[in-house]
Amino acid sequence: MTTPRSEFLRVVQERGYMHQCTDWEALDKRLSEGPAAAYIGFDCTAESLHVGGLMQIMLLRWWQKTGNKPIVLMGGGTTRIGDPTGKDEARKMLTDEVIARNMAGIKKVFAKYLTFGDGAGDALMVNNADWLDQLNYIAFLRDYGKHFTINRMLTFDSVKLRLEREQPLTFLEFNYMILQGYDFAELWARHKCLLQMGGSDQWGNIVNGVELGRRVHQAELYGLTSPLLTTSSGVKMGKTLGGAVWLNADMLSAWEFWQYWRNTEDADVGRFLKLYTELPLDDIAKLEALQGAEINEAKKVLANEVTRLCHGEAAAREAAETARKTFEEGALSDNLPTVTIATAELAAGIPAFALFVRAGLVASNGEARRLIQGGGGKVNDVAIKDPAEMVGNGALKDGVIKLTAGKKRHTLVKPE
RNA sequence: GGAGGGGUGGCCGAGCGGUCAAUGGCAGCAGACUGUAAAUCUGCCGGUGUACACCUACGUUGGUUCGAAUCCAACCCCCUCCA
Repeated sequence: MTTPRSEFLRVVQERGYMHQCTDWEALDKRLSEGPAAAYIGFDCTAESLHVGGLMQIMLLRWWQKTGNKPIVLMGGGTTRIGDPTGKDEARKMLTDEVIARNMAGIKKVFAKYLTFGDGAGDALMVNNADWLDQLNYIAFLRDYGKHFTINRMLTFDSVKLRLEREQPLTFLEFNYMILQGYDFAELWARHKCLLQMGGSDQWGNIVNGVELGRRVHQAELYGLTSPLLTTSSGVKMGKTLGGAVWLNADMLSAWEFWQYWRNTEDADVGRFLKLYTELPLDDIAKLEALQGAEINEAKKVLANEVTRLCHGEAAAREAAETARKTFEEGALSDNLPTVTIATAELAAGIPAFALFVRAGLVASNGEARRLIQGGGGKVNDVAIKDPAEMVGNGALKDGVIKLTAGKKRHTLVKPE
């Protein structure tokens, strides 16, 4: 792989976004000749995307930054089918209402990363339900179905895996890749979109689209996939204490989001800086080279930058400041997650374990008891011994009670 | 359609009449050590009440039994071989 001439592919190569490409040389040649349109599809399976999809968003952002037109494809139609890729069994069918709600949630995040509009380089958002929902079955089979051989479809990993494991693959799911291929061809026809990007698991689906475009429209289309990201410990990215690391603020606060990145393993810092921030590579190299505890500075930069992109400058600064106060000064910060308790109730006193449950730091009374008995529960930074210890107004300091579970999870309790 | 094997806690995977809330591993949580890292060591790891208890749980529904994840029957689903 030689150094690309096009700016976009240079970024892709240098920053580690590249896993596979259908024709790297040809794509480079094409991109160096002028702007183009590319798309990435997002199925509407949850109310928000999580960090697993962040790399794709960054790809679109770079694509736009390097002078090209990004297209965000919402899978309003394909979500009704369900992508069988990488799954052992069919996913539950989502109702149209759920899909619509999910789409509304997912849409929000893109405005933060892309500039939408009607201009040449402006991002465009489309929904494949617009063309999939009214497909005529017979006409579709005749026009497009004839280009897919079962023989070939059986060779794709997503299908092969199911067959080898002898897990059922329904005809419904089997059609997913055809429809995704059709999406690509359709986006070429509508918007001269010549590149589809996606995670490495999408390779088969993407290749289908490339071939379909060539057969139906004699178009030269390209596919490019990004690596599946795991942490250095081999864990798939995107899990945090509470669950997935969502991108939408109403599902995961900016503070928790910032914390997620701040807690990156040493070995991942450089890689993540390249993938999830836009810092110049020279700067990243310097940060990456920090040794020992120094590398914490790099983690802060990482958390600041990623949070700034996703939640905005103010939220990032606030999270950083909250962290500084909380962890470096050991002081109280107003911006920690907060729950309120009725004044009268607090005055009467609440058992410590119950308070931890109320604060959302643990899921059950039993868990709270175990946490406290294990020495992991603190009230105002002092470990408590007895789960049943009453906490009341006497614990108020500056009008709040600070609860801590373990070393990193803090919540403030305020009377109201 | 016939013969056989199997469905166990988030996952993998033991258990095959009581001592089973169910061995073990992974994941997770906490403590120690640190740097809000990794590795390591230790504890915890269904719920409610914190002894004892009770509830919920081993595909579903019934049955046998003082007592079942364990035995029986029917049903559902998966797998293997034969047709």
